[in-house]
Amino acid sequence: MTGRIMTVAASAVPSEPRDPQRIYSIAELAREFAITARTIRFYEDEGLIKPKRQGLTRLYSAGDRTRLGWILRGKRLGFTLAEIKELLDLYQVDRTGVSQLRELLRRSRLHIEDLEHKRRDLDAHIAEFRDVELQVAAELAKRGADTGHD
Amino acid sequence: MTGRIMTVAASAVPSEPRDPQRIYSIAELAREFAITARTIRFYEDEGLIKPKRQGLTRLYSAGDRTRLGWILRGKRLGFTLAEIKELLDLYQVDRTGVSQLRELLRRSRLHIEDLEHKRRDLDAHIAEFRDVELQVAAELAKRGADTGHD
DNA sequence: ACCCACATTGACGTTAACGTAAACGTCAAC
DNA sequence: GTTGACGTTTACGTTAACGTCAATGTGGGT
Repeated sequence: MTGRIMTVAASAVPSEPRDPQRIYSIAELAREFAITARTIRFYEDEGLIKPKRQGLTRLYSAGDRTRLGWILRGKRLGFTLAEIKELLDLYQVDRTGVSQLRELLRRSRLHIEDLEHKRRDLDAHIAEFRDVELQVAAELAKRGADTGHD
Repeated sequence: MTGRIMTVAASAVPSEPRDPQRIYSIAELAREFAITARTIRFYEDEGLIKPKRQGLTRLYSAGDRTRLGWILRGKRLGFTLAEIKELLDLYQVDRTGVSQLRELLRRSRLHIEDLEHKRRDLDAHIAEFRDVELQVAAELAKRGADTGHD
């Protein structure tokens, strides 16, 4: 077999129960990630997750849960669901051919560039607000008021 | 007068002409930032920018241009226009009272926390994709194909 | 047997962030 | 004097990402 390359997977916000066998109900995941069941079903309609079914009821695996966390992280970073789907799909396609690997590499690099642009934006934003914080704190100190820090 | 605290201002993407006296037409700014005039007018309707007028025609100052760049950067980071407006307004309110300064400080800190959360998300995202890039590049190299780098 | 919490599938409603088209004014160029 | 590039307002259309019912099923207590 050709060496498996890995699948995109990382830590979501709530990642305590490291049991890969566990299954989750939709309400459970909704609570955990502070979203509604409607949202989760919507993501499924959009093809972002495909839980198993027992009859009609959806059963979510640990992998599904991880995927969901990944999706939400993408959202926090300002990506649309369509973009997130593209990225998720990207790593599920056929990796056997060299041309496909090349394409995957190309798109990864493009995406990394995008992410690094975002990071520059973010760093600039943070720097500005840190500056504001300093100035305001200094002004408050000068006026003899305390700044909320000890 | 009470020491001016500064106003939020930073570099947008296109920031070559450092002439603070220049004025810009709406089409000019639209081209420069790669958005439509409709978008700029929409931002005005939403109270995000308030250009001067000569009759009906809008005239944008260097400050307006900077503001616009700031708005777009906020958008790239995934903030809604409502959030961006809040942040912009934040720095235009009355800074004379101690209680207002305290409030400003509090909200700055909250926002910084949010931004730092975003940064952690972003770093995790970047790390993952870098990892993917490495793996795929390695696999390609193993197969004797070149990776697009020299 | 009945209730309740949880699940399901439609289907229509809503909000944000613009797009798009209509109808019009203005000024310089040909 | 009309064409064309720019500007304007008003207003309806659109897409994404869900919210909010309604109608129904299902398994577990009491």
